[in-house]
Amino acid sequence: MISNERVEQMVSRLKEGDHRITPQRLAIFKILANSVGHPSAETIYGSLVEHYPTMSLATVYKTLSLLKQEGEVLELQFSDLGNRYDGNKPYPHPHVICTGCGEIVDPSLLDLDEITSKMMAETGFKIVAHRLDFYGICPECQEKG
Amino acid sequence: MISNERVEQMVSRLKEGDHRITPQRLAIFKILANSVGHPSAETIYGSLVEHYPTMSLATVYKTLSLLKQEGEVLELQFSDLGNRYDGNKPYPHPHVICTGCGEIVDPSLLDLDEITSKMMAETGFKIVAHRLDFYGICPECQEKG
DNA sequence: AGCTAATGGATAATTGTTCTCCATAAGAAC
DNA sequence: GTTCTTATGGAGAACAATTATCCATTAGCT
Repeated sequence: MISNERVEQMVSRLKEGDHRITPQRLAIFKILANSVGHPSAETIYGSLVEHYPTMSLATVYKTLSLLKQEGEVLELQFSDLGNRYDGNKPYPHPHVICTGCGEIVDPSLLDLDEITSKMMAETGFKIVAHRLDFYGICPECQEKG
Repeated sequence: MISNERVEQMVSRLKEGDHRITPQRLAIFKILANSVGHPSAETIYGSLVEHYPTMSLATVYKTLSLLKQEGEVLELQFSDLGNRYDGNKPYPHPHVICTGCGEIVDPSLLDLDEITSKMMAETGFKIVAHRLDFYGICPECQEKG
């Protein structure tokens, strides 16, 4: 179940950009590539610190920033939940977010190319990305009341 | 050009909820109802403080929080730009955001009801809201290079 | 006009993220 | 393998946006 393809992709992308591959970065890549959820920086740090006792939150943030810059991770900004990161599909795609527990799931993809073109024609913007989030209550939270 | 309808709507909504109408709140309502952009809390505070020298940022935040709770303002969260508020259309609608200057414009509405239904069927979530943002460069920033 | 609970304002606290600084280690060159 | 150079990691400070605290004041009912 280990998605080495994504890890390899991240490694080669960093090398192309003349960045070094360190054990810390590699560990972060693996977590990003294999998490089905959308971890926060804190979550990533938390699952690393037991194996890398000297791991620092700053390192996690620095690495995430680097990956974002290289287009290898998608950052989902939330001013309340804290930002979340998707290393599996580092391109725009819809998310469904539970306002109860904060869970974020990936539904099937959706093609917004046509709508994007319309938006560009209407506004004159040169649109390069988008974000589509649906907010609701997940099945588990519905049961809990 | 003063949109008193929105202000009246906010006033009556607050009264229904047993909240008091104060001069400070009314001033914030007016700004929200008449701004074409999507002001931040800081921006609202800035345009109020000259007329209400004792106005406090905390009051702005408290009022925004109240309006949000009553469904009379739409909060757009950005962890980098800071949150922005839309008091004209307090329901989900698309936004086009310039990554250069931070400008946010409202394009024409878009009906996502059908897509929302599909998402609910696929994920089991009870979806109540959504957010659709397009990111790009506005015409002005394109010219500036 | 008087009463009472909600509100406003000043400031502290909190949270998530970024910066600073220097010792250390990655990776190229030999 | 060894050396060298420079990017990196780690600890903590700094920062910015937002929220909480506390009490005097005021809105709005009576």
